[in-house]
This record gives sequence, structure tokens and C-alpha cells, in this order.
Amino acid sequence: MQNLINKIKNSISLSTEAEKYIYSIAEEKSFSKGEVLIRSGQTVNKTFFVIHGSLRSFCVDKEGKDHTLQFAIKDWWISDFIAMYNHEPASLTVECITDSTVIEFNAQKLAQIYLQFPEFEPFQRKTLERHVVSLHKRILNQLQLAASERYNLFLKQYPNIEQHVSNYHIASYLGITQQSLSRIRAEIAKK
Amino acid sequence: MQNLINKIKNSISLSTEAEKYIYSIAEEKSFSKGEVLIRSGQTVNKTFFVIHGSLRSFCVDKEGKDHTLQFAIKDWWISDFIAMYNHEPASLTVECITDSTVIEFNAQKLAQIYLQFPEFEPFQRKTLERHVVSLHKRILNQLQLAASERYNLFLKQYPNIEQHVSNYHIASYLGITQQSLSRIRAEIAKK
DNA sequence: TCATACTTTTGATTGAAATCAAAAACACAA
DNA sequence: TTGTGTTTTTGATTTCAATCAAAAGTATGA
Repeated sequence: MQNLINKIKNSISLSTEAEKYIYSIAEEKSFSKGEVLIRSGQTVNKTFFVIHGSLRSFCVDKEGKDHTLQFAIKDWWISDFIAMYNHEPASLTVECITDSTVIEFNAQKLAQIYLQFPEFEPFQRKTLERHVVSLHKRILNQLQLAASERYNLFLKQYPNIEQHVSNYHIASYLGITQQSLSRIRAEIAKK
Repeated sequence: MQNLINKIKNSISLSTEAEKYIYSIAEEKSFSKGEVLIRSGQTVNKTFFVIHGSLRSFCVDKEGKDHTLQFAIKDWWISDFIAMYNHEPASLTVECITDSTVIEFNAQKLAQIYLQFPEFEPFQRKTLERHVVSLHKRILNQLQLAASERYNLFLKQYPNIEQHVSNYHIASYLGITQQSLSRIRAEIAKK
């Protein structure tokens, strides 16, 4: 929890009242590997800040294959942002890849923070700007890089995640099959 | 210009002073087809709101092929947001696909608007939230849909753009070659 | 009108990744 | 330790899209 407060304080000055408000709407929770925090189809009124562990959000296509939109590790936010921002039912599932501890925020209460404590606006704006940047980069990488290059970049961006995340989760993030990823890894190991 | 003001007023209440400030930092400009508004490598201190016409942002890969990140038509914003938000040189090029009129904003002056007129924060936050949503959807579509399905969706999302935008621009947005897109179109026409 | 440049289509072939299938490796609990 | 389930690897084959190449179609200006 202190992690998040520090993160906010790095960006804006936080009044005691605002800090208290955050504590009042936040709830630290622990989940086991495989547990689902947001289920596709349900109303989304939660967003999570990761304390430790790893999670992912994914959708399931018409053939039943799943596609990972996002991984989240320490200090990242995760939710179904499509559903949350659009006020529609979840199209994604959010699940724990490993045992995890997160801070759960009620989305409605979090949205009210901007009315009560407008000093949060610049913090959230910067968070959203960074989010947009990372998504733009992801799209550009998907358009211009071969699967093996995308994998190498992934390893650089998430240097520790490989130990916890299985092959097919990474494959479903990169947009390839687990078999293809296995061959890419074999190719890299050969060198 | 009135378009943008109305758009803002739909979201927040705009004081006369704030409206004046917007006018003071905005500059309406017209460009011809093919003209470049932001050039890769240069510092990005501009962002554009489209009045009419169509533009795109794209990157050029190591083989010289280009990849379209975004199209922009009436009422859309376009820039190199990676460069703008990260304060780094442009990795993208922004060019006119057709003759266009845009409102040009100086990025630094636009950033100051939040200090002088904090009422803009919720407007910008909502704009960024919508941007995140559309990018998430784009990534999910890229992961789970076949090229032909992505093309059909593109036509729904940009119903009028086809008249102005060439085949290979659309292909470079969808992540396929112009030849493949041509075959997809032939396949659709057959039905 | 023709000439030129640009854009799209079509054809033949190649290549990368998907699919189908099975074996091997690994993890973990009884 | 063995057995079961999960995950990864490997092999054979298919499929979709890329590439190379050329033709056809379209637009524009001299």
C-alpha cells in the first residue's frame, strides 16, 4: 500500500485528507494462482494495483482460444479498462498467474476522488498518457516486428516474468501459438 | 474551430477566459495532400485537431515499409503521442492523405492549460480514457481476428474513409500487404 | 488525346506460422 | 518413488499471407 502512496507522491503533493480517502476506498486482498478477479460478462466496478505476484487480462475468441491483452506485476494497474471506462460488461477476464496481493479499488469511489481531490487529475492524466504510449508502442511492434523479435523485446520489457509465466501465456500475448514460441526459443538457444 | 469548442462544452463547462485561452494557443492551418505535419526524428511540440480532411501517422521499419498507427478524420486528434508524452524525438510521421484543415496546438502551451484552467483535466482524462479503450480494442482485434475480419471491422469503423484512403494505407493499418488486401476485397466482391 | 505515374489486381511461388499429433520433460501429490 | 496432470518440445503437414513479378486499371497533366 505504501508503494502506491509513494508512487502518487512522486507525481503530486498529497494532502493528509486525500491520503486518508485513498485508504478508505482501498482494500488489500490476496489471491491464489488461478483465481479470477474479473470475470467476462460481469459488470466491472473494480480496478487493481499489484503489490506482488503476477496477473493477466485476456479475452477468449469464438474458437475458445485465449489472447492476453496485458500482464501486470508489482506496481502495475490491471482491470478490464474497456468495460470500466465504457461502463459496459467485461469482455475480458483478469486472473492470477501466481499467488498475488493486490489493492482493490471500487471504480465508482475512485472516480469520485477527482471531484473531492482534484489534485489527483494530473496524476491520473500522466498515468493515462503513459498507458497510451505503451499501447502505441505495442501496436507498432506488432505491425513491424517478426514473432522472434517481439519475443526478444518481451524478455527485455519483463525480465523476471519468464520464471512465473508459462510459455503459452507469453505466446498468447505475442499473438502466436505455444508451439511457435517453443521453436523460437529453441532457435535462440542454438545460437 | 467551433467544433472543438462544442466538443469540449459537451463534456465540461467552459469559462469565457478558458475559451479565449484556447483561441490564443490554437492556429487553424490548411495542408495539401501529401504534406508532412510531423517528421520522424524531429522534436514534437505540436498536436492537431482535424477540421476536415484525413491524415495518418505511421512509422517506417528497417526494410523501408511503412506501418500506419492511426488515421484521423473530422473531430479526431493526431500527433506522435509517444514522442509528445515522452518528450523525445518523433518516431512517427504525420502526413495528409487528402487536403486537410486542422487546428494546430503548441504542446507546451496546451500542457499549461491544465495549470491555468484545471477544469480541462476531466475533459482530457475522458479523452485519454477513450483513447485507451480504442487501443485495447485494436490490440484485441489484431490478436484474435483474421485479416478479412479486421478489414470488415475497419470498414464499419471508418465508413467513409475508403473513398479517400488508398488500399495500401489500409493494408498498412491492418498489418497486411496491399496484395493481400486486394485479394480479400476480391473475395468479398464475389459473394 | 496521349503519355506518364500511380494504384490495384492477378498469377506463381515462397515462407512463416498454424494445425494436428505425439513424445518428452517437468511438477507435484499420494 | 510412482503416478497423474500439466507444460514444453518435436515432427509432419497444411494454410494463410508475403514476396516476386507483371498486367490491368485509374488519374492527371501536357
